[in-house]
Amino acid sequence: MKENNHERDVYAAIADPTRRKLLQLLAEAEELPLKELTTHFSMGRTAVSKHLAILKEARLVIDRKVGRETRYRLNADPLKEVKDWVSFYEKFWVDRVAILKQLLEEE
Amino acid sequence: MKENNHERDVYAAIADPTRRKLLQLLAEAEELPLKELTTHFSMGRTAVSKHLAILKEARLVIDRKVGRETRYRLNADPLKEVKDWVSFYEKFWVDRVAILKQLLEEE
DNA sequence: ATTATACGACACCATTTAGTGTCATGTCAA
DNA sequence: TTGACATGACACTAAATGGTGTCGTATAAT
Repeated sequence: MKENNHERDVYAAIADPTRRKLLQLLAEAEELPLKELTTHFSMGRTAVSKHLAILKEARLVIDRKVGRETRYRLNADPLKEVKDWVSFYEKFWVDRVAILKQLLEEE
Repeated sequence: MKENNHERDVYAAIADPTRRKLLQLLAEAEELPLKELTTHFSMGRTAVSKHLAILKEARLVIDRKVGRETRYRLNADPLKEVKDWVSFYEKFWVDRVAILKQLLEEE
């Protein structure tokens, strides 16, 4: 039995600007076929299809066949992991309000 | 005049698990030299140094020379961009509370 | 002064990535 | 039924990535 064990790291999936643009297009349009998505890029259909396959392996995209076309839709859930990860670093961000406060206290 | 125009995409910088671990180590320790950082990995010093260079190009890390060692520290600020980007997709997350509510209404 | 340490810069290599074009298949239209 | 269309699968290629070892140099220790 062939299992779908091709998990893929969500961080690697969003590292590519083409893939981030794909996610954005799908966020705007609910569901889009490959042909339509391809029109927004300067690369060929096959390349876009591969990027979508990578997004699919990261579960960021869900596809379903409708007639002769494959329609893609966004699944943003895996981005929760990124959100959690990056949130940890918020406490290290330069807090400009705190800096300003400190400057005033130094008066 | 040679400019430091080697900007690097923060998304690509955090795509690698080694680099994410480096960020974590620096979050825990304030400032660490390359030698010390290397002990936490199974790869050689040169490889770790390269990863740090990539983090530096993404401004996620700041280095300064102290004697014969180079000490690295975290700069989490560029992660704000990631935070903003991912926040946009929050509205697409499956809201389990809403689903539960809908299920109850279907009763 | 000599030796050991920490590092950056290189040259090098294997693997992965991101793109291409082509072909076979399934579906819709005439 | 014939033909156009949409796609996946595949073979191929150039470039980027992630690692190695070596060498030169600056600093620290003896």
